[in-house]
Amino acid sequence: MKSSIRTRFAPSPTGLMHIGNLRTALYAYLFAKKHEGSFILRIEDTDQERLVDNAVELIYNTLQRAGLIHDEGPDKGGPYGPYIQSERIAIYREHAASLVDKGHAYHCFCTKERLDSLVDESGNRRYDKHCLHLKQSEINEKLAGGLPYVIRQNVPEEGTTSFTDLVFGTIPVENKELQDIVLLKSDGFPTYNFANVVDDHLMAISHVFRGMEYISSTPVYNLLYEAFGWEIPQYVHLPHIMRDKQHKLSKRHGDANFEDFLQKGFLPEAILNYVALLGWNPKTEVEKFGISELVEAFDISGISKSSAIFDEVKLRWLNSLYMKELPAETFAEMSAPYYDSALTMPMDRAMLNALLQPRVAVISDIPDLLAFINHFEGFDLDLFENKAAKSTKELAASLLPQTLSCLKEIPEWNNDALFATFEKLTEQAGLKKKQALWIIRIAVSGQMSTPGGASEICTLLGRDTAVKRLESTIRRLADGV
RNA sequence: GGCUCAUUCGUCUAUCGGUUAGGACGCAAGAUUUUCAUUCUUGAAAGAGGGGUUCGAUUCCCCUAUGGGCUACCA
Repeated sequence: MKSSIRTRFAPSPTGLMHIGNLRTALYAYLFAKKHEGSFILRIEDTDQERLVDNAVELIYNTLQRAGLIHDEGPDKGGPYGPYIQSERIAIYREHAASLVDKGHAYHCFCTKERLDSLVDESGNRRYDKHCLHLKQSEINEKLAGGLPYVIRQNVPEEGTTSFTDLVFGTIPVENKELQDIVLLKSDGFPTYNFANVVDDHLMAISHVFRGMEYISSTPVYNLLYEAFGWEIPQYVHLPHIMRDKQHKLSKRHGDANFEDFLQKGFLPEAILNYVALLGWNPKTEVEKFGISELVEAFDISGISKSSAIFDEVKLRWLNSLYMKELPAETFAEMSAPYYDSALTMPMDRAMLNALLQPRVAVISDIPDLLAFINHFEGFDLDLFENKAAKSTKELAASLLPQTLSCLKEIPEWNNDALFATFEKLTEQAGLKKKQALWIIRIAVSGQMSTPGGASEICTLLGRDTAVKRLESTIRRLADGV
């Protein structure tokens, strides 16, 4: 049995899913599910100029990908449809008309020019209620003459309106700061504000989750609800997600959309998990939450009021946790395309997968981790100088020739055999394992850090390549270049 | 400019008047390890500034500063 808790995600179909919107949707979803309520998808396509092809399909796909499954929506139907605002135009008109009848709204015929003449010295424009004072006969005349008009809300000029938000508390606003906003545009479409109020009420939405950029328009919402005589829903305004202290995430930087991160190779579960924690704290020290655990843990009281900066480094860490848990087959499927383009020589992919899965934070790290395969010539010989491993170039110069002959003679080319050989070699040379293996690994990989130790790297490269690389390194060490 | 919201380590955050201001990511050092990595331990790192209120303020109030948002027939 569903509870009366109903939340909604109401995107306008203008493109990809912004991370901020994703989080808004997530919280709305979590809250609804936590209280056994319904999560509704409504498409807000009232701006005919900003429509983007396929954007609605994109929204379906993205929600699917994110695992935020809606209970009602354009594609699923439901008792409160239609769920696309452009199909509800008649409803908005009726409601606007009823507001006009009650004196809470009025026709406005002002031209853009007149409106522009209303700007004050600080660049602000405040409508002067000019058309509110039109006589009914004048209105009828203009209407009959086919003059374009909008319908404006008639907000009181005195007193204060306050609203209560579950995150920010109660905020009172002077009515004189408010304005007679447009409800119905001259193209007959409702404005966002109006359609929102009408739909949220008609769709029985109990909790309105939205970004805090709407906080300053909330008082007029309440005035609208009162004008209709409707019950005001609970508001949950969410702080913004920022790129840095003064900028929101933006499209220009390719860091704004959910899809951007999927493309970079992040797992949707990890993104959801990370985004949930940006601006909400679960009141435990746990940081890794699957979607059902989020539902369980979610509570509005944990939402913070200040904006949060998106930290991709921490996302990487969370992602690495999820990577490690992936079934081996899944990892193999994900890694295959990267191998196809990064591998220039045949290599044991099963071994690669075993080595890479625990070392990869994001699947797209693979090319970097495998860079030693393509880039070897001319690596920096100072890599042999390592304090922690206690290795030096001189040590390398003396150890590597012996290593080379061992590699040439080793009967079986596999990790165990190689490792045993290296151990023996280390002993004979009177070195520590760490010293010798550091040297050998650098000598064949030319890379400070590799996805495996000396024996694994040699195994992967194969005898021919390993021998060739060793010879080259020995030569360079002798020549000092 | 007006209105409005916010402000704890670099970042995400805990603290609901009394704490050595806690955790996580990242960073540094050390230890373990079949070599890289992992893991483990330790460390550096914070209450924007100024006034109040109070026996006592990061916590409550005011001012200032800084940052965000709104100020559209966009959402």
